[in-house]
Amino acid sequence: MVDDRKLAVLRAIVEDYVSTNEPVGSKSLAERHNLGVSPATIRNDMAVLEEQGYIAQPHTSAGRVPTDKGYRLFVDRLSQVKPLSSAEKRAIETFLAGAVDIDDVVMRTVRLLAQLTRQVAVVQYPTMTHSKVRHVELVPLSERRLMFVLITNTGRVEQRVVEVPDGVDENRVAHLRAVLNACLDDCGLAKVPDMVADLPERLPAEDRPLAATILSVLLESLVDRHDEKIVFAGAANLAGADFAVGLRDVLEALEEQVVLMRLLGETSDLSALTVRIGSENPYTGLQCTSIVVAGYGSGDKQLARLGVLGPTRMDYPVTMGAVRAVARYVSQILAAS
Amino acid sequence: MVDDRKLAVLRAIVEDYVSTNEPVGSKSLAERHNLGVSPATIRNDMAVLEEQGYIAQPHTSAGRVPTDKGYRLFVDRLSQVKPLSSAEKRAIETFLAGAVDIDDVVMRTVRLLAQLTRQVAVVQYPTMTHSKVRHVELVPLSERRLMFVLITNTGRVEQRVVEVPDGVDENRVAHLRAVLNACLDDCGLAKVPDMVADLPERLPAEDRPLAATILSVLLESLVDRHDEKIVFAGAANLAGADFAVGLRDVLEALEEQVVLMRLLGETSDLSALTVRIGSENPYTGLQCTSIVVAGYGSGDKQLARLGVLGPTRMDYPVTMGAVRAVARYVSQILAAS
DNA sequence: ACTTGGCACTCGGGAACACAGAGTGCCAGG
DNA sequence: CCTGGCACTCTGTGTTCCCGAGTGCCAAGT
Repeated sequence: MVDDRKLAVLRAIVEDYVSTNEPVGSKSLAERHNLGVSPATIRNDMAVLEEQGYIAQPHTSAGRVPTDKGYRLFVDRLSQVKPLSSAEKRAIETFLAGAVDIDDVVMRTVRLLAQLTRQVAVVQYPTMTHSKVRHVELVPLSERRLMFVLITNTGRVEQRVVEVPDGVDENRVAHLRAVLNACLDDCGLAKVPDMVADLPERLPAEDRPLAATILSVLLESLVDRHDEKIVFAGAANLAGADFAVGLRDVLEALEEQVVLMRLLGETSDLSALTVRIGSENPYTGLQCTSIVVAGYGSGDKQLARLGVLGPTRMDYPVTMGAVRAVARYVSQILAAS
Repeated sequence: MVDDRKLAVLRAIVEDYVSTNEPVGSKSLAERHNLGVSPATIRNDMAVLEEQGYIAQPHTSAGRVPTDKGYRLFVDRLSQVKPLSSAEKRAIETFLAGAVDIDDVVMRTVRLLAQLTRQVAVVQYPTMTHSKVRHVELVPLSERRLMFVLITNTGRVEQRVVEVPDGVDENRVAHLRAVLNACLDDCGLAKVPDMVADLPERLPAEDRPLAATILSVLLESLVDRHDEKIVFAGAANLAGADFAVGLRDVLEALEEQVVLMRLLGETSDLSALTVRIGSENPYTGLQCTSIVVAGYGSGDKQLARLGVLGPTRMDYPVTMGAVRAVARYVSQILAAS
């Protein structure tokens, strides 16, 4: 059914279409790639490929265009990830090395990826689920407020202002701080709820209201946003591609954290590259886009995901190469800190 | 030269053009607004207005369109800021009230403003220049690293990882933390450099290298980004407006922090609304956009700016009303924390 | 002096039309 | 199973034409 030559034809169609953005016909195919056969033969193959659903023609007597299914086959079997040039690698390295904190790492990564691929880059903040508590700090702000700061070993800092009903007593705060740190130091975030469950009971009665208030904020901050934050960059690159319809939808999707979460989240294998093409996409507004996702993180533990979103008609080998490379370098940077 | 009726005509042109997005002719003007004169008279007035440069016609024998100068006159003398409905006010209040920290305030503000105006909202992080140090924390991360955290009274948190050459000694760190806090507590950020200038000299010799390292990071973090951060939201709203040319430019400008800084920054009077229209704009790519900016901040001190960017053809009274209202509510929220 | 109705003029945008070119499907021959 | 040839079918483009909205100007009216 799909012998080698037909696959070669499909590959040629994808490559030509990606680079020219015009439906590709049998004749130009025969010219530009030396497939060793005549246009007529290619036409026959194309008829078969179309029957199988790998390509389609926008209208009768126009060239062929790959379908989502065609791209899928291309990505799965016909292309190999293109490694970056060493110049690009150096650029990545130096650019990421200058980061001063976790925010900066994420910011630099997303910009780098957008610039590298000339598409929209999406980066998820490292999840805190696997992190451990490094330090808890309580800072009095005023009589009735104090700031609660949680620092993790991944360099992430969560802060919250806490309203304290009964006024802040320095000594109690200091004591509670010590207790909290003793209790939580080096404790995995997932275990924090268990660890603090009976904490109020172990305190003198007069400290309990304060402790309860702070703990509720602590717990809330853990569930609230442990890995919800996602940033993107490179929206300008969408304007270049001719998204006749749907550019608005795409931009809306990008600003919707929930959609982005699902987009990055629904990938099974974190260690490999995941590609979701066009209609494979869960979200309606993004059916004319593809997304390439990779997990990143220090060592074996994957912390989060990053990826690139672009038109279905994208250069998959190059994009995949860039995403994979950036994911590796970010992992490296994070492992070092 | 520009008597009352001509101004009325200009106002009518602006209003009609904003709502219909089509060049407006003398006849439809006479119909839709009861100016009490005939189309012919309006034509004469329009000829004068065109001569003065307030309006222009895209081509001969088309209706008139306001020029930047025309919008300017409209904004300065013909329009009054339209207050929000009480429903909208309530919505703002409840939406902003839920913010948990400064990041959240900024995030909510920018989204709110984008949704309210259906345009691109831009919010600058509160500047730290007028803030005071609330607390300095040093947290050992590993043998050779520690995290330096600076908390200000405006609720902002700066964090940095510091590489320590000689290894971290708990006692020294604790001592230095105490010294730093004693020295800097409630100290305006602007004065921090002075305050710490002779600090190493006042320490025992063996503490000096550590102190020097930390101080250099501290100072660097102050100059680096004290009010550089700007976020935006609502890019999708640009897609609706027909930016035939330049949408890419606009998106690029929005992702360029420097451009945004200049855009928000070059306003003299912080207490009032600033409107910059089309070509009054400093940046080339934004010459077909207008921006409405307001300062915000607690009390008399303006902390930073926020605004809305949209096509020159925008509903200025409504937009200005929204920006002013949001600026006030944000100021209120920040003053309360 | 200003306003008004009338009138000729201008141009942009849409409809109708023809045409070239690219691409296809199919068929018969190698 | 490949190939060259051939008739057919489209889309996109360029041309022409015409309608209508809108203008500018002028002469008459208040």
